[in-house]
Amino acid sequence: MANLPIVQFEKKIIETVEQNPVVVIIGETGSGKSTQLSQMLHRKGYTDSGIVAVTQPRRVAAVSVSRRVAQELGVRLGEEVGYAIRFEDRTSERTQIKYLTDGVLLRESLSNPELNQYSVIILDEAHERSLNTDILLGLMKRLVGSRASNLKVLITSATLDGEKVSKFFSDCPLLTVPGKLFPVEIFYSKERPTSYVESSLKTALDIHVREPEGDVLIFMTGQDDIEKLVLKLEDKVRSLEEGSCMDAIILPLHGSLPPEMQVRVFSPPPPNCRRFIVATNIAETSLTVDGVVYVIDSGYVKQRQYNPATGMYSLDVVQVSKVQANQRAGRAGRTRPGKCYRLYPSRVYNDEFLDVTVPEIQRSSLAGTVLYLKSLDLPDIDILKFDFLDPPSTESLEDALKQLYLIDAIDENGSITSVGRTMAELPLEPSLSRTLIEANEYGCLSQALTVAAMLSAETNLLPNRSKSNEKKRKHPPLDLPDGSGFGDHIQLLQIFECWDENDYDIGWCKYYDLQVRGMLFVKEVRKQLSQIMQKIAKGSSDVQANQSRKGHQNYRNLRKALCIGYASQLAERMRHHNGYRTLGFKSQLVQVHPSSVLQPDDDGLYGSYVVYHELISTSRPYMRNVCAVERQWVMPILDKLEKLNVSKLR
DNA sequence: GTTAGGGTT
Repeated sequence: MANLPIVQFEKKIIETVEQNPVVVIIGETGSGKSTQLSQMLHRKGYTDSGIVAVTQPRRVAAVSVSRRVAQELGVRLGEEVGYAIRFEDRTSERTQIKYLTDGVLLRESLSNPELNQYSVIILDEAHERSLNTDILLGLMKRLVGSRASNLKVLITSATLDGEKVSKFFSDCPLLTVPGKLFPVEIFYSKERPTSYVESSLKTALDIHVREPEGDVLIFMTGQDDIEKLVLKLEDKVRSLEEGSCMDAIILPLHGSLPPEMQVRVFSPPPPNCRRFIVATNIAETSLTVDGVVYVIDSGYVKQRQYNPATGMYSLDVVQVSKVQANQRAGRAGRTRPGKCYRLYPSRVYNDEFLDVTVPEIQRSSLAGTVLYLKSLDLPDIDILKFDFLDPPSTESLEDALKQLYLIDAIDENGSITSVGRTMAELPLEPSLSRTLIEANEYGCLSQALTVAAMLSAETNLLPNRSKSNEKKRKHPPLDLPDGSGFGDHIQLLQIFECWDENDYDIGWCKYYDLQVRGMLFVKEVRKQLSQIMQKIAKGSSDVQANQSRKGHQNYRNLRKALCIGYASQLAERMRHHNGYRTLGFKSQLVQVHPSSVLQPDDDGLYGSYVVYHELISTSRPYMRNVCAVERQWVMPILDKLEKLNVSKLR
């Protein structure tokens, strides 16, 4: 701890904090900011009048950093030093330093807008610009001016955007703390390669043959490319190995890899052996691999974007930002001087790369965010003028307002309704929280809880359909429930009910190729949602997962509740074919996703109306996760849509 | 007739 660079700056940092309500700290990698800032403030006595909070964008970081600080202070985790993440609060009356995810802090500010228990709030890793951090930045700006008791705010960021954050907080002071990285030599390509898989392959082999020992970390965009490159590398390395150079181990690393495969990168290689780790941006911030000396950066990353004009998401391969490229390069300098090979010219880095990653708030649907802000009841708030560091477009905010209006969360004047207030208490997308409230009225809350929980984990449930996995299957695809023809929401419900019938057996999940991690997560979400709904519905007891199964049923009430909740995600079938058009504000032609279990009728046609969970544009525009609904439920929504006047919703 | 970057309440 004593040799962390930040320790020398303690006096300066404390002085600056004493004299200013907000301070921006540029803390480079390895500066020790995450563990030391809170302790400095504690030493100065800031924990006498309240708690020092440190937010993190990720759960694992909140846990691991707090553990470290507890250790350094020689206290038991959960007492003077603790953490709070979803499903787990390890703090006590005695807690003085609290690490928490930014999402948890947002939840807390819902019930206590002044956050009075905190004397200091440190927003760590603000340069990552997560949706939640961006909301917090806006809230902090209001709070430092308005809170009765004294509040200090510290924001840690990266070199390239520190100025901007400082400017946002009325030109507050900006301190730079050096990191503890070894120098990393950067090599640029002469031009962009036609294939970055091939180019990575060539660069990796060059390193293997010419450079001294040290692991190689290669940044690719996704699972597909990773698997391709791993195969090619294995092939080439095998043909090299006839004594000419050291051994090699090649490891893929991405988010959909089972945890036991992910942790393989943490075990050190045998002697005289080089590891090649072929990774997504998971290795940029979430996982740190020791022993890396060489980095190969493709310069690309996959990013999910939302288009408010169409309501459609797409997953695009885009160029990384300068901050990301530097973060990637820095991964080579953790243990000794390293080298970074950028598969693009310096001109591209300088002229084409953005300084900072486009913040998530400008790439997401904002219905949840806007509902959250409305529910805070901030005085004289105009959502369209909320002071964001990087404001989302008016179009995106209006899209959110329209969605909220259609599901009764705000009235025609844009004021939050009592339904909207209840919705904001649920940790769900607005469409699903609206569904729960309606389901409670119709006596099918238990089913809706399951559907909402399943959809909260959806991408982590079903197995990965990559080609290599296809071959690994021990048995042919098994018969999971089929949604009784009504579609994917009903299927998700039925799957969970089966699991419940099998006493939540892990073996059952494995047998059906369902991701165990995902299913356990669903169970926890469902429990949390049940508790909140029981509080809201004052003793409603219809929350048992096994309550509803009574032979054949048509799930009518549940589908009706879904129709109300997804009022802004409705589609009508075209008269003569099986395509649909969305009934939102701008009509889109879309198809039911081929993976859907929705079944056509005897004439081979789908039902006239469906609601969908999301629109995703891949090879074509698709509706993912659809549920058949009835015309008579749709009509009132269409009436409401006609009366809609966006300009009044502001 | 098909998608999977990373997070979070």
